[in-house]
Amino acid sequence: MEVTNKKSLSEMAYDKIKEMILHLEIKPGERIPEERITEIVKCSRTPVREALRKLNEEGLVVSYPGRYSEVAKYSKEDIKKIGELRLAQDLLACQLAIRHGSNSELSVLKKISEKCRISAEKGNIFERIYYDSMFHLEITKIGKNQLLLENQTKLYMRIHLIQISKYTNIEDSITQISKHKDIIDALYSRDDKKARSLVCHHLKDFYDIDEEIINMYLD
Amino acid sequence: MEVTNKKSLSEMAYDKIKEMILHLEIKPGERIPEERITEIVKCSRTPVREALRKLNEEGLVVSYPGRYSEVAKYSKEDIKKIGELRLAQDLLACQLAIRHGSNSELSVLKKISEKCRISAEKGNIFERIYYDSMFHLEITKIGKNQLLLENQTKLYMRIHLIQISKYTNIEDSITQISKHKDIIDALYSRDDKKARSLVCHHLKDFYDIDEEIINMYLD
DNA sequence: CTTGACAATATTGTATACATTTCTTCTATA
DNA sequence: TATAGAAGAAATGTATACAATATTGTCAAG
Repeated sequence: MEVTNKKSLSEMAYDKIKEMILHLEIKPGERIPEERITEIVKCSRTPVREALRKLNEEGLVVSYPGRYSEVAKYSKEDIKKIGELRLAQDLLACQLAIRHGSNSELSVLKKISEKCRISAEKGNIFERIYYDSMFHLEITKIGKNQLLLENQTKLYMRIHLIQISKYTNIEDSITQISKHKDIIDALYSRDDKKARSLVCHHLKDFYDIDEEIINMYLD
Repeated sequence: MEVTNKKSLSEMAYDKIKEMILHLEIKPGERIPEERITEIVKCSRTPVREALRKLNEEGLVVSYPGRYSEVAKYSKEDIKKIGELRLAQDLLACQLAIRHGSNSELSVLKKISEKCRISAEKGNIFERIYYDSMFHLEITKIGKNQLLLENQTKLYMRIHLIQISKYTNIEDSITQISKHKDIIDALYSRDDKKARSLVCHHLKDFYDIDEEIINMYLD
């Protein structure tokens, strides 16, 4: 089977808007008139509309039908709820990776984690967030549940937006990333309880997840 | 704030296609040419395309860009993976409902469960599946995590399609539904371990979920 | 200074036309 | 009979026009 590289204008518009949002070139709360994108991508409104609808489904854009679309802006409450979902999905991903992942598949995680660390040290915040998402999504990929991967991909788009909107200093970044290594070790040794515990504590504080929710996965 | 009832043609096309799929008027694997829907909804292709893209995002339709769209058709493997995700999300939903739901909110579950039972006894399979989804989605609603509710709503669209595609006899239906009552009791008594155990066993067989995944939530 | 009404402007929703690509059918050839 | 290829039909991707709706700006009245 051949894979065609040719992208439709819809896809190009989608990629461009997504990139602009994730690089804060359009800020949360800012409106996105269709016309504005047609000027950038140099296409008509039809593909732009399609792209905006997709980004709306994925949660990066909020559309008010017949009125306007704007970049999503998450409240503290929203972030907590995203965290609850992320925790549930990340834990399932770990369990599946332990069950279905070979050591050679797991070894990819080391490389991604290393890239993440280097980006953090360089102070490149966008790159660091990008590789951090990639790290977690790779775990999901190894678990081989395509639907979970799709959900995680969408969820991590929101997480990306949250992370670039929050100020994070380099020390915190590096502390966080150092935990990646522990997770990798737990996966290699197929220690699911350890992996779960690590993931729970990795997320608990950032998302302010309730103790009771955490306990649900640890008892 | 006023709520406008006026639906756009896109929404009407979306509703119609969704209804047709969930009532097996278009069968899994069957192609959906845009033209066909324009004749039914009596609108141009523009709103129909929008509706199809949305259904594609939600998993009821599979689109091959530049080629065609068809009704999704799930393999045994797909169903297992849907089950894994459903379990994770249903369990989170229960935990949140226990934590954030009042008794009066929980009482709604009884009414829905009763409607579900009546539909099953009448032998109305579409109605039974509809109320069964509604029952589980109501638990999520009570948990008050809007993002989880959106994800669950989409997931239950797939589940609806799976359930109507599988033959289910009335006895099995009624046995399944009788378990709703136990779940309601566990939620009322705020017994999260009990609720989790019930949900796990409610889903395990239907989706053929691995023992290890189940144990992850029960230990 | 604030408020409300109205005009002007901007933006979205939808229909339609057409180019491009894919799918189907039919025929010529081996 | 099987197969490759071409012609025709069908379906999608995109641009554009216009109607309907929402937003913004202006100005007079309180």
